[in-house]
Amino acid sequence: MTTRPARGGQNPTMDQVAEAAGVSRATVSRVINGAPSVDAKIREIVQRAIAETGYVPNVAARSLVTRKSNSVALVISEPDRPFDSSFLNRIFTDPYFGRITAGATSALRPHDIHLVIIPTDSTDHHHVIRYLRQGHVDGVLLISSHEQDPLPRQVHELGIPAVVSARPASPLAVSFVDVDQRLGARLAAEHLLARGCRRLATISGPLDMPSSQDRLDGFRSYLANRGIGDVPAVEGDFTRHGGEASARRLLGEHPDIDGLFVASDLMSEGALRAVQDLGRRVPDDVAVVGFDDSSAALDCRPLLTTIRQPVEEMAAEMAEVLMARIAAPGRLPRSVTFQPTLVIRESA
Amino acid sequence: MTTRPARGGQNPTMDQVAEAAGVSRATVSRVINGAPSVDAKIREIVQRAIAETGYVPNVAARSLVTRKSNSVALVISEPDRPFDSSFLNRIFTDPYFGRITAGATSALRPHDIHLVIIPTDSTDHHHVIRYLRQGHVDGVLLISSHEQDPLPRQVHELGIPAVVSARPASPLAVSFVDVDQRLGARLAAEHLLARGCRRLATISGPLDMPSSQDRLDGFRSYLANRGIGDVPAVEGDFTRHGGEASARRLLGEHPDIDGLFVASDLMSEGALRAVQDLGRRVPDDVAVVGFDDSSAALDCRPLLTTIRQPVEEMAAEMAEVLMARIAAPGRLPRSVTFQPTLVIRESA
DNA sequence: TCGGTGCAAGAAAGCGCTCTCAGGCGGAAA
DNA sequence: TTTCCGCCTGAGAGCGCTTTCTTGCACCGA
Repeated sequence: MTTRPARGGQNPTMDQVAEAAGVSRATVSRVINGAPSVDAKIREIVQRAIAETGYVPNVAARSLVTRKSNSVALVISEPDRPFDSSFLNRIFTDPYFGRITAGATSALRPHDIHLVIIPTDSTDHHHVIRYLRQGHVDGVLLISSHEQDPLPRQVHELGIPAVVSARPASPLAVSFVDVDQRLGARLAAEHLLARGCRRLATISGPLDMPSSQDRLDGFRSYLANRGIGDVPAVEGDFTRHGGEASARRLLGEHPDIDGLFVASDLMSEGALRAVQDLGRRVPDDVAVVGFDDSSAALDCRPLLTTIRQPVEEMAAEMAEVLMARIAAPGRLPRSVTFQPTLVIRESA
Repeated sequence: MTTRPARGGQNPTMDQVAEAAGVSRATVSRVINGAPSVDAKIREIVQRAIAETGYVPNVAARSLVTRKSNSVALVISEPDRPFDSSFLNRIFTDPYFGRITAGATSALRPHDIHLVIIPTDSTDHHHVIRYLRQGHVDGVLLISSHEQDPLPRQVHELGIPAVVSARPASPLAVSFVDVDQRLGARLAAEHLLARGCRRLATISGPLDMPSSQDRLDGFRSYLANRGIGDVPAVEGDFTRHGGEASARRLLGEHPDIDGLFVASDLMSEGALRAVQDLGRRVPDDVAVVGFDDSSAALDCRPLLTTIRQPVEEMAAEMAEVLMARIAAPGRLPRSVTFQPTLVIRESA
């Protein structure tokens, strides 16, 4: 293929290709879109003409008639944050969102679909809604983890194909992908128990997230069934710094803790630091189990034992479900739940 | 404004608004685009009709005629990596790229322009070129740091507005934004010298990056002018793990090193770990200065003294320069160089 | 009163593409 | 040879919008 720079920024049109090939515009269109009913000889002539003119379809014209944009939005909704640069920084620096982006990008790539990443807070929803209604994208991957977030419902009412990253707090006929949070918490509890820990505690995620509630609840209720009640918990914020502060507080109030379940790896990194600063050895004095198995788990010392959730695969699955939904909008919503696994390293 | 869900996924068209308002389509268009020559009374009638019908312009139709898409691409070009999921993971998890994304997003937001993030390796350039030629975006922010990367030139030849993240290796009439790398290296050297360090060494970035060469060269030549020659250096890869390995190697070969300049914070984190594992105290036995001042600098223990490059501001500036270029394509290329600063914490 | 002027609104021509529909041509059957 | 059928190609409408050009109208000066 001869790649030739567009002259004057002006790409050739399909008409010019048609003329060069001595056929009609319709035939060129058929060749480009792979219609089977084109004579092989003509097809080749057209393809040569396309190569020679350096023709590239104009996507605006194409989507005007097909009503497809070949891109999807990845909307990251964090309702409570003010929309400032530190908010953006936290979003784009958080390994969790990074893994989601990576997973979605890689799944979308073979479909030749591009991702538009849209972070949003609650003051900003109307922008997002407008963006979606304008037809910029064919569908939405919606990362929304907070209970009160109205965005999933709003997007659903728009009628645009969407897949949400977690089971919606209130029932909604929408596709979602999630991990079995309670099972994850239970795996952590089992492992700590098996190590011989008896004075357990946990640092949860923000409690306005159903996932945080499920992890906390799953942890406590499993232990309760094993006769261990009154498990101390403090609410964290999914940051390193928050994890450090929470661990410090927990150990201050309950100095005899010997096992800690922390609801994210990032928080675990901070917690590990606090525990060791307080003179406890990990895992001998205090065993720590994280959650996520993100790259942060390998940045910890000792290396973090953690509950793996396959975030990339989950995001890829979201993308696939979305693709299916775009292809066949009539179909019933589909939800997929992934199983977490225990990854044993050094911290527990 | 009455926000009303599109019935059946079908948005109202401008014709319907025109009919509802009892005016022509042209007038509706003028109202929407803020043309001054519309009677105030009619303007209001039209606006009411827009609100009542829940009209939202169709972007495909609009860009077909305006030849604007209101989005720009952020192309992250890492030539040597195979395009697999671990590549994507590294890209989207690296705080450097995260900061760039955050900075660009925040600068573009007031312009109502959206970002399409496109990671690419060298096997993939034709995809990117095709994407750009199809008119998906109005311009490109190109993150390309490797000397041999042909993408900047290819994009430039496309004639599409573009801004590159670093001075191109070979002269190219293209706008770019960069930081004064040599000055950064010099600040690090000065600081280490001022602390009393005399046996200095450095972990550089990959040497096929002009920025890495500049940091290395700037470091060495400043020291040479101060009578310190033969400064050992090993080539790193901008990962934590690479930093750890490099530091280990460096201290193995030169056990008397008392000051270390590491070309990124991520590598510094690993280096700090290696240095301390080897039984040296930081900063007393070995002082360490990083580069970036990313969030990783605060994850280090001791907290990392580092050379700050204002990545978010640089990305924002790239976005602004690009906007200006899109608005006035004729203008001469513009390049902006930012000054790095020394941020003193605990490690040096 | 009449012609000229200026301004606001409408008519209509595309933007580049897809896709339906109709037409033409060749081959097979009679 | 004629008729019919089926397959391939071309003509043309139309996607929803912007924008130029034209028209209509009110107002002013002569």
